[in-house]
Amino acid sequence: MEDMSKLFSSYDLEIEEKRVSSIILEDYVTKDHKPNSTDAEMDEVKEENGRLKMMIERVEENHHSLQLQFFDILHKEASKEVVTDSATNTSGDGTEEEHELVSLCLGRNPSKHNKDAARIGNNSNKVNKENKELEKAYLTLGLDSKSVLPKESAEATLSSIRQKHQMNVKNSSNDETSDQMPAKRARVCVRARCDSPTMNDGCQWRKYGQKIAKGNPCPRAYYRCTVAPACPVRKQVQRCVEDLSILITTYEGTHNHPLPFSASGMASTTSAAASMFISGSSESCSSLFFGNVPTPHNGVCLGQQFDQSRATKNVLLPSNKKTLDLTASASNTLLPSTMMMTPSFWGKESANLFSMPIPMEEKTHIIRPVKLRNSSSWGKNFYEECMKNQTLHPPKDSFLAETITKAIKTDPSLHSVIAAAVSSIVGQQGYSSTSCNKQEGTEILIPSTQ
DNA sequence: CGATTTTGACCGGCGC
DNA sequence: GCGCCGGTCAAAATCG
Repeated sequence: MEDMSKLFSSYDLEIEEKRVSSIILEDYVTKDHKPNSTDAEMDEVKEENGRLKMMIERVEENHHSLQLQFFDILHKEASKEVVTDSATNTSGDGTEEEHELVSLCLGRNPSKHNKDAARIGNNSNKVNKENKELEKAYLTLGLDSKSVLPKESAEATLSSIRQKHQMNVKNSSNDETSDQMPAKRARVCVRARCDSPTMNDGCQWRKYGQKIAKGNPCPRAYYRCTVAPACPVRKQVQRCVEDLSILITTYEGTHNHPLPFSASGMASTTSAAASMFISGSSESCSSLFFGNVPTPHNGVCLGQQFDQSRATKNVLLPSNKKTLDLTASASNTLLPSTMMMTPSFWGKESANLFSMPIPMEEKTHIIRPVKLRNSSSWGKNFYEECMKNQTLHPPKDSFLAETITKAIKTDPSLHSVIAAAVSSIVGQQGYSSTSCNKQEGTEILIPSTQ
């Protein structure tokens, strides 16, 4: 964890250095420092500037990816503690937990193999250890991380673990074919208000069928991912019968290729949401909701209205299908879902900020940002509300709060992550809305380092 | 002309 | 076994 923090810090520095040199170059070119000699020199400088910009973009992408993974690790560690706690509390009856072990990875190389292997070799410590190794490696190298971590050693480790794991899986009776059974494949359902026929999630899709399903006059469209020729990921798109402005998109399967940057955020969010649904027990389930907050669950609400019946309905689904509800009230929501449809939104750290489980009591506390037109206040109030909620309502599972707070306190680089996350929402570039103005320099209060 | 969409046919799972 | 239903296939149509 400390290594990750150092890595973040170094990336921060790297980004800042590159940004500064780019700005200097830009300044040099655009202002009165025009070279006296030839236009060729000018072109050269411009070219160099372009290269630097690309480099910055790449580094920022890498940084973003690392942050995603860092939060993922944070969450996984927290989840592990939940499992341990419940295991000790329920005298080791792990049947329910096992039932919840559904791979819902979307957009990352999944840990589905190790989850399945965990079932197969439930009693084998060796297999479990390897699964953990594999999971760790996936976390390290997931998403677009091929470009993220140019660490040959990590890749070598990953490939060796994969080889070991594949041997184990081959030797077991449940081989990969069982993974691909459509009935067992995990699904993530995303509800969002959207005018267009399909949600722009950053991926490339090809329609291969359309059906009118029973109970809904709106046709259901079937798409498959065409980013890679053999990508198994499919999605179904259907309008909600109750509200035709709501688009229900169901994702199924795991991409077998690196995702475009614009798609990784969405994929990561659905994945994070899914894993949160999985990790939460029936009493306490951390949820990710943009608009509707289910009462019996913990969650962060960024919208203003709460349709309990629908929200509850969405959450209490069979374990292999999880719903992420992005439908906020259209009139006075902070984050119009049209904004969420933009790849740039999903590409930001916001997804992970809000997928961080906020520990709370039985009741869900709706963290409602105030002074929407003032992003500074928004950021401040958002954090203050978080802290106030924790103070007023001491969380049962305070380990999550502790984990997150500790991480924030001990790792200054996380400050910029959170700042970026909030500013990505409040000060979204190119985002035009009546309720949100583009702002620069969002202010967030972060606990001072010890 | 290649890529994508449309649409009817087909297939397999599931309940009766 | 039969029928229903969801999901997929593939040929034809359409689009850029």
